[in-house]
Amino acid sequence: MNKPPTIKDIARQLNISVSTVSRAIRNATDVNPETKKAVLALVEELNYQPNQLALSLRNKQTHTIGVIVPNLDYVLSVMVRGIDEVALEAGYTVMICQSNESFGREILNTRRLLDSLVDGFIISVSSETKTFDHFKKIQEKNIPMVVFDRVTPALVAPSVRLDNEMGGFIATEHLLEQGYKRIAILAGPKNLGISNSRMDGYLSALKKHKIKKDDDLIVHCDFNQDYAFFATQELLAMKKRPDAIFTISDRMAIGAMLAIKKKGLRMPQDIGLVGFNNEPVVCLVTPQISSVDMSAFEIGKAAAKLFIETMHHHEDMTGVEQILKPKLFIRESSKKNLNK
Amino acid sequence: MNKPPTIKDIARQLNISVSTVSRAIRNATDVNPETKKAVLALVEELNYQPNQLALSLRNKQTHTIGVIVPNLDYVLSVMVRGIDEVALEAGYTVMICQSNESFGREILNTRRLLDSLVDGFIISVSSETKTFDHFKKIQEKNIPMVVFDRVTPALVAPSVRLDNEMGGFIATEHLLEQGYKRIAILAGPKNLGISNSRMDGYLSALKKHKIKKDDDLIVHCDFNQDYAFFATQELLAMKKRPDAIFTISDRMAIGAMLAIKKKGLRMPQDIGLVGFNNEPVVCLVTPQISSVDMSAFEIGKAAAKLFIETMHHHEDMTGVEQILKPKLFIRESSKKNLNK
DNA sequence: AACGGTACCGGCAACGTTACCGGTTTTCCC
DNA sequence: GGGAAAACCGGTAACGTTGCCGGTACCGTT
Repeated sequence: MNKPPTIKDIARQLNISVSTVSRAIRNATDVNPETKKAVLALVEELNYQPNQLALSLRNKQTHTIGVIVPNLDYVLSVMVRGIDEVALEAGYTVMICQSNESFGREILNTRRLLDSLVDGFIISVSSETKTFDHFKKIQEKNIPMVVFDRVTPALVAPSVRLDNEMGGFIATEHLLEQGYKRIAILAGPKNLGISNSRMDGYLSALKKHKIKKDDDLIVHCDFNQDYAFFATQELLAMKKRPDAIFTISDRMAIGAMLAIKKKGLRMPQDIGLVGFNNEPVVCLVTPQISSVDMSAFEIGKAAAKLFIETMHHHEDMTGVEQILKPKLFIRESSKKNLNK
Repeated sequence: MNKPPTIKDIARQLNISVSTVSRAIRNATDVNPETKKAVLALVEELNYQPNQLALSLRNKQTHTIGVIVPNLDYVLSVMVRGIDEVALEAGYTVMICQSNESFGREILNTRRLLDSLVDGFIISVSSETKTFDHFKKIQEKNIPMVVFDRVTPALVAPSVRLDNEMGGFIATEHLLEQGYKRIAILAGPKNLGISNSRMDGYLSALKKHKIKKDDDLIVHCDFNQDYAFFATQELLAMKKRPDAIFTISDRMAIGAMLAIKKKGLRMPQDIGLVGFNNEPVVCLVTPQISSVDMSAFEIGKAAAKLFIETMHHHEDMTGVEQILKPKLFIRESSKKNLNK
């Protein structure tokens, strides 16, 4: 019930002015060492904590970063931990909001965080999002903003992401090198940038190896296990079924794996499978699934670092984009020649 | 660069006082309908947004809840989504901080959130935490606080949690009913409340079925897969090895499963296995692992609801504790008699 | 004509903090 | 010993908002 002490209280008790107290606590210049000692002693005694709200109001910064993510699945939660790590270090507190892949929710979150007067945003956009006015509003107000992971050309901002195209490329090329000929891809929603990039990588690997693209082997489905399961069933029911599948997420790879197993096909002999993200779960299933690894933690850290730079150097960082390289982890689901 | 508009700007443009503008925007009483219309029109035009910082400073509330969790693994991230859901609905924004199971980090997070002047806390304590002064400080300041999931008697506060004892009990009793005789338990760190409760359940199930507790079958190990793997290896190397294992988390169950498989034992024939949390991954491994389900989403929602109640009714809610009931999902790893 | 009531509005203070300016005292130097 | 600089301190305004109080103008009633 007793209110927290303010510099006013300290000033009153010491019979000095609030200005002096303020200086004593902060600056050290223009204040008698004696006085300063007395103030600090009282600060200790009363357990005085500066009121951040008042400070924020005055200084117009809250030392808070708004983070908006579509969800908190494995990859994103690791990224968020990376962000957290760096932000905490730099003296920022992080407000994490989940949009639940919902456009409306994303707008609401943005508004709320804007209301809370965060110093800036670190954003990964929802898969449902097709227009970006709510984010552009942030930029119009000259509030720093960094996007990560789910990056889109439609939203011009400093960004950190994986080289998704390369990810798609190395996964596909690996399958080709293993001797697979008809490689299908399970992609995500059509407007999802990471999905399209990974598919571009897939396509250019095919091209490099002079394989004609077959539209029947390109399947778009929702970013989850069940849809991937059904989509795979359809793929396997084709007259000329694919002999390998590349999925743009591990969750989808799991779905595909289940469908493949249900059909009685063996991996890697009858069909090859490569996922994306390298989540721990891919090592737990049978067969273990090859997967493209993005170092999620590093991406998160890089995003936060880039954000902090953007805050400090006030120049325009709009064009900056950091692109991290993926790495393929080859496992049972696609390693045909064990002696290779 | 252009600063956001304030009521002062509106007042100036309309040649009225800020008080009137304030009233026009808010209260509607004591203000000419004409004036009000003009004000609201200008509000629209300038896209005026009240400065929450100033409001918070005045009203001494921020409409922000600080959430501290030890990590963002599957279960907790689902709980957090539950909290988020309810909080958003009620007009609160959530600040999520991860302690990373670190005591020091937890203290730092608490201080940061306290500095940010959150309206209250929803907390799940870190496994490393043995003293609770940092949380008691919150209570001393009369700031509402609800604990969830990782609850401890050492910290008296309104709480929401699973009936962990019942969870341990039903898991163990199930194994007994399947005919297993020597049931080991892989528990977590000794100071972790949820671990101890689940173990209590385990013990009372043994007792009910008149089975002597065997200290060799009670293993404490760190809350993760690798430790569980090694601990299980040791268990299996015993002269009289257990014929079933109950682990207090699925992550540990996975570790145990790997050790069991490596040893060449079959589940459920040679050895039974039951985990806890019912994470999706238990259905993906072979064999599928039986697990005790807590409805994590519901726990999160309940925690947020309880928090909001605590905020509103200012009476003392210290004693309140909500306990949700677990449910066992029986799968291949422990279902000996398939026809049962 | 005097009074009371209502509708409407503006000024002041306050929330907790700091930047800035101006003032007084002390110290130092030639 | 006179002047200047340094050391120290307090007052004021401001950040954006609202609660409270007081004031004016107008209306209707007796």
